[in-house]
Parts: sequence; C-alpha cells; structure tokens
Amino acid sequence: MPHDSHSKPQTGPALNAAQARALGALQAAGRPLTAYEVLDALREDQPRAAPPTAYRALRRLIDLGLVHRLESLNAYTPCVHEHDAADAGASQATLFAICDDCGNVREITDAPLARRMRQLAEEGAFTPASTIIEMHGRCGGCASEGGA
Amino acid sequence: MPHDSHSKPQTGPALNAAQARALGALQAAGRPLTAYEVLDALREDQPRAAPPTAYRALRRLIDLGLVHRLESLNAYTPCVHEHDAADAGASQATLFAICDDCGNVREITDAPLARRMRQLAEEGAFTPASTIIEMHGRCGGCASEGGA
DNA sequence: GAGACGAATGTTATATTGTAACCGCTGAGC
DNA sequence: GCTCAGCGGTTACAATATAACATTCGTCTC
Repeated sequence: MPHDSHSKPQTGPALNAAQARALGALQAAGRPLTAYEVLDALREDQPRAAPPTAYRALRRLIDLGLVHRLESLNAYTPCVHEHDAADAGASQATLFAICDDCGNVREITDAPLARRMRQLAEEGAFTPASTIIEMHGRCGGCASEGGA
Repeated sequence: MPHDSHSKPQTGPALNAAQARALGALQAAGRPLTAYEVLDALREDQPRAAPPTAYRALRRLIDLGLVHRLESLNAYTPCVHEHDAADAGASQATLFAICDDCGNVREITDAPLARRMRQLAEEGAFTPASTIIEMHGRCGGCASEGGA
C-alpha cells in the first residue's frame, strides 16, 4: 500500500503520510517533540524511516504554518493559531512561554508586541523575515505547586 | 600556569585564560562564532583544548552577562550592553536583529518591548527567567546593495 | 504503451553541536 | 605533610542535522 490519496482532504493542503503522521504525533504529545521523537512516531508506519524523512516532513509542516520550531529546545510544537507562514516576519510575532518545570508551552500572539517589534526593525532599517520569541520560566501551575 | 589573577582587573570579575581568550575572539570576530570556532581560537593558546573547555568558558561568560547565545544560529556573540545576567528575565529584553545576508548582528534593548513582554507574562501567570528575541531578515546595508 | 524526464522520497553516510563522566592538579585548611 | 574540595583537562560519546546519492513515481511525449 504505497499511499492512499483520499485520507485527509479537509485540512487544506495535501499532506503526505509522513507529514500527517508527524503532525498527529505533535498534536497528540501535548508537549514539544524533538525531531528524533517525531521520527520514532513515523517509524510506527514506516519502520525504516531515517532522519531526513522526519526533517523533511517537519520543514514542510513549518512552511505550511502548521508547526513551529522552538529554537531554544531544538524541538517542534504544533501551531494553535491558523496563520500563513508568509506572515511570520511582518505582521505576526508569536511568543512561546515555555515552563522549564513541566515542559508546557503556551503560544501567544499579541498585536502591541508585534507592532513594537516592527517599529524597532524599521528604526534600524531592518527588514524582518521571521521572528523568534521564546520566554523560559515557570508557569502558574508549577509556581503554585512547588513553592520551593 | 593555572590562572593569573592580574590579567584583566578592569572588567570586573576575574576571567581565566580560556574565558579571556574566548571573549577576545568573539569581540574581534565582528560576527557570531560557533562554539567550535571559539574552540579553534582557544587552541592558539592551548593546542590540546577540547570542546568542554570552550563550552565551559562560554557558559561562564554568559553567566557573567558578557556574552549571549543566539539560539537560532547555535552561535555566540559578545554583549555590547553592560548588564547583570540576573536581570535577563525580568527587566531586560534583548532583541537581536540578524542579517541573513551579511551575518551582522545588532543588539537592541528597548524598554517598551520589555514592558509588554512582562505584562504578557503576568497576564498568563508566567514567571519569566530568561527571554530570547531573535529577528532574522535583511539589514539596511544589504537591502541597499543587493536590490535583487 | 515505451521511454525520457523531473520531482519527491528513501537510504547511506557523515557533519555539527553538545555533554557525561572521569582524572589529575592545585590550593586551602588542619 | 595530608586530605579534601573545586576547577579545568581529557576521553568518549550522545543528540541534532544535513549532504549526497539511489530509487520510485508520475507525467509528458511520441
């Protein structure tokens, strides 16, 4: 069974088997996954899959705006907002709040923040293509639990 | 020669030979250096130096607030502002504008940006410990040169 | 339908980045 | 002098990522 072309038409752009599997794994995990964790998920379908298969699927998902890469973790997380990847630099500024205790990641988009970033870029004659904002710290849940 | 305590008294805290050499290499480079490029610089003094020597020196310099790590490049750049590392999460928000054409990096600190980040964290009951803001794109110089 | 061609994917191998764990020196305190 | 703690050196390896080549598949042409 090489591939079935009628599997997931509703998502929008067609994803191949590896891409769909990778996205599913990321959505199911509830936490960021490394490329090699995604690879492990792909191997449930294709036991011989190798790293480039995972990296190519992830790149495609990122290009489609369905997944983000967290640079400070070398990990990947599904995007909870719908937006075009083409917007990444200009109008979007997505902030990730990463709890170093529980690993939870919150994705936040904020217009005033994006506006200020654009303004700073403009003042510096800089044309942004993509922006990374990652905050590490402690989420509310972990702060109230482990007071120490 | 374990360490000479009279090498650079004006910088503040004492740096050992490897740390001073690493910082010098970063300042001289004019662009971010990878850990292994810093290691090459260290080897001019200590030809047998191994990766942990470079990583330890870099970590120390980061802890002292003298160097930043650029997560999106896996590279390191000297800090042009004087500030305590302890501030990193709370009052400081340092933005790096990275030109993908020429590799130049500009370090920008901006109070309104930092304020908005703090506010967003607070609204989400999140306690930030450190924040990464990296903008990729094209600097003014490169935009005016290579119009294409 | 056979063959040529290009795009996508599979596969192998290796490059790059980073760290665990142990060793040995040096210097402080006794 | 002896012990011990801490730092830095060293070895070995783990984790992350990509280059380069082989194969497959679909499509176009004739």
